[in-house]
Amino acid sequence: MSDDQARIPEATTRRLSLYLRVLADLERNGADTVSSRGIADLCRLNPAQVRKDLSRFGAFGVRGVGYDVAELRQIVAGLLGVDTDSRVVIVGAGNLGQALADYPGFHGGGFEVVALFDVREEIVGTMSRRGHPVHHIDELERIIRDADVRIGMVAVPAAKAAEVVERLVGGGVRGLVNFAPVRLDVPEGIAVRNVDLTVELESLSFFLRDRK
Amino acid sequence: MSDDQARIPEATTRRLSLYLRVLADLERNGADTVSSRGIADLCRLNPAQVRKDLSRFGAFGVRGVGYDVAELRQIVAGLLGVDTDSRVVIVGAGNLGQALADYPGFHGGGFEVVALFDVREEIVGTMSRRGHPVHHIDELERIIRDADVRIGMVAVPAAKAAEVVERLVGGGVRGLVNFAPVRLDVPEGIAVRNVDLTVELESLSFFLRDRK
DNA sequence: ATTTGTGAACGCATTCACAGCT
DNA sequence: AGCTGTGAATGCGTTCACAAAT
Repeated sequence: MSDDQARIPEATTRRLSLYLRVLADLERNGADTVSSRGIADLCRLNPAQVRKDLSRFGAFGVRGVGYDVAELRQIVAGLLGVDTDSRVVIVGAGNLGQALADYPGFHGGGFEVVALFDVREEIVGTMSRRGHPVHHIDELERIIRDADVRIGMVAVPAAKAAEVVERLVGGGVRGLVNFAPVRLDVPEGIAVRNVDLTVELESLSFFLRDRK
Repeated sequence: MSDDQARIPEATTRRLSLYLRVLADLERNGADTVSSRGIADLCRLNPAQVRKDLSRFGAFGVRGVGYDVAELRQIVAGLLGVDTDSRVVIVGAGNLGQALADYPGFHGGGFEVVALFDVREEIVGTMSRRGHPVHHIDELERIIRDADVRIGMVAVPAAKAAEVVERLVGGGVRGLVNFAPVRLDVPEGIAVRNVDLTVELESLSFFLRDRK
């Protein structure tokens, strides 16, 4: 019932992120309290789902009333570990890497992009539009250590992904977001999230196949 | 047991996409046959999972032997509807939209990016690095109709997403890949895949929270 | 009257285990 | 002997429904 390291399903942690987003919106709009139904409607979920997710971590609501928006927002931010910034590096400074570095959702959102890395000498030393520096991949391990980087985003071609992951993990990152179209092999204890555009498109295509 | 429109779980269709990728790799490497275990190892899945997924569509294997790589690759491509190209448009020609348009995974992969759209006059009329044109959003409906576009990718800020989706759907697309950090409201029959970078990072952050 | 927190019921996806085919 | 196809078993996440609290 409380926060043991993790008997928490990944699905719950992903919804927690949605809750945080709607709570921040509600707070910005001046809402004081919100019910599980209110949150559920905004996330297109079942209210019982919201209550069950939250109750895994404690009893934060008031029966008959609901949840205090500001308080719950802070609690959920704490659960997700976004109340303090985590440093992130991006390997691969092509179109995708640059787009990720400059993604507006990061600003003030608990993550700080420290640097991008690439092997192409013509872009090493340049900066992304918003000013994130592109370093040579040789500096990867040093910068991970110096800046205490926890998360690496992999935005290189599939053929390079395994090598990059080995260096990221060897360097000390604990979590990976992988955009390369391969299934990574990582040591026990390293968390991976795959963002696979091909899978999204092809699985979408399946459902569209026979429709006019 | 056969291909009724869809009592097929989304999880199965997503794995189908993985199978297609490893089958294409195997074929490229000259493999003639492959067992469910062979596929499963490459996808880091259980062999029974692979067999069960495939058996939803027919009996494609040979007992004691396995699956014919080239034949199964064609079958799976057909199931996913990527044996003929689907036209795609991308709304939002910022960093992300451009990166998506030029994503190498699309070439020869069953999808054709017809155009990008934006409201910013300074980029309307330009082209992405690989030559995809940026049109004004006013041309969206016309081009969807003329090119018979089936899929729209939403790469605009959260605040603009709802309006863009309404125009895409009104114009005639049947499927959406949404990169904006909002939960979309779409009519019955329109398929949506959300790619939410914030959710990926925050759910990752949860698992890293208490680790050194 | 309203809304939470939660045990129980349900539904669905994954895995097991084996009969059946080559 | 080897591997598929699949019914049965398992495991897990979601939803229901209600007692408890205000």
